[in-house]
Amino acid sequence: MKSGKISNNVIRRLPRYLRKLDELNERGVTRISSFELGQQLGLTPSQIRQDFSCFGEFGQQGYGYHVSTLRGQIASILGTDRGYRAVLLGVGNIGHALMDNFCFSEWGFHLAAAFEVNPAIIGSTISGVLVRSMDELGSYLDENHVDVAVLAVPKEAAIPVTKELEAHGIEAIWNFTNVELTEPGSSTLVENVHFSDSLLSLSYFVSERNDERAAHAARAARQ
Amino acid sequence: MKSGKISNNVIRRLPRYLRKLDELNERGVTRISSFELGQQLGLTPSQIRQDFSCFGEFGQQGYGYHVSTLRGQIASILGTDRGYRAVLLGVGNIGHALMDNFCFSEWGFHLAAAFEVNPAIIGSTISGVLVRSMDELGSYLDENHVDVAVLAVPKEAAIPVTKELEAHGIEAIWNFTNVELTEPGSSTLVENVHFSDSLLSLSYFVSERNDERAAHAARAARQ
DNA sequence: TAGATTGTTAATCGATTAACAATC
DNA sequence: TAGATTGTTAATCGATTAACAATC
Repeated sequence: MKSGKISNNVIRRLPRYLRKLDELNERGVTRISSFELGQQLGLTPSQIRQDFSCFGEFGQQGYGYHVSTLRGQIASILGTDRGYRAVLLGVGNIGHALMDNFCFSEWGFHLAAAFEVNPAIIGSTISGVLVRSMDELGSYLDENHVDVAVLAVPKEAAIPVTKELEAHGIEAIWNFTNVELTEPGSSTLVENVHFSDSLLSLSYFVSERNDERAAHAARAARQ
Repeated sequence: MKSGKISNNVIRRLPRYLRKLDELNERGVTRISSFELGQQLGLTPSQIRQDFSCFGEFGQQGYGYHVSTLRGQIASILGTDRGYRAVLLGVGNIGHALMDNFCFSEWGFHLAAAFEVNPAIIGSTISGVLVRSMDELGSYLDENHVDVAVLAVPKEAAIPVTKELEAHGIEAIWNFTNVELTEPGSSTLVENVHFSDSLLSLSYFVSERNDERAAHAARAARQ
């Protein structure tokens, strides 16, 4: 295993590997080569072997990789066996949807509490998680260890809530607001889920394809 | 302007530029240099100028870039002025949250219809959009031009619904299911919003930081 | 005009791909 | 054993950064 800084590109591919390996496991596939895995993921076998070799030697010459073993190793690299504790801020539509649908425990996370300002929701339990008043946030964080804050509050509240979180020692934020939280000075880890960025990328690719077709049609018409 | 294929990295940065320019506009900033923009986005001025130069000459020597003009140009490159039409599949938690909260029109999209299997929801109107029966999907697509399908159905339905969409001419899918839709053969454009990939990346960075701290503490204790 | 900042060409850096000896 | 496939080193390719002439 080469140690040293792992590149961002490699890290971003790890969850995809994990997903694919889960799928292979479900399909009852026990063994896979970098060649076959590459085929299924649209990557070169070289890249896959390079990626894995950043973390250790998980394969076996002449055989390939044992699916469930490799699955476990990648899951462990990603930290899914560390029992991280999360809290959710803002039980609006998206927050509620996450509580109902997103299986935190599947990825090794424990969602310990949610916080809301709306009194109609405070005190209720959603998917087994108690919704507390946002006023309790500070004292809760002082009394309980929390690794990650899931930020799903309205745009306007994003910055003040982030400040509150940081003031009480939160160092990682999973950000669902469309607000850029990362300040040059801050050491807080922020992972953004910007829906609009994603849709706009797709919009670009659709436009590119449309333009190519229009250009092609124009060429054809000219002849 | 250099024409030719634009790299993926550049395309993924465009929505971030757009977001930042919107923010600058709101703050009343009318002019910005690549240096200042780089500071605010954590990019080098060189990279910003290189990125823009893929599409044209948007700045002015000695002055920089006019914020709202540049904003408009990037928005146009991304296709937000093309009036793309979208339909949403699956009005569960996430689908509902998108309809309620995600402002399609802000990004130039028109959400024309939604489709559901649950009879309790069919026929209702959410944020001005009629929820139709999934049975009508095929005929709707045959009769109406749709550019993008927003896939928010349960895991099990992802593949069959995708097949139905493709059979009726849909060529772009904004995918909120955690299912890998992209088949090697297919020419359908798929943009994935994999929540778990995002959380797992964050989980990795948190773990990396924890490990570094533990190593540091161990070194300190030894001395 | 002088200063500032662009657009672009050249240099550097890093990531991907290819090749191959090691070995199961 | 022979064939297959790994882990890793070397070669290639592409993306980022630096430099600078052009010019507002």
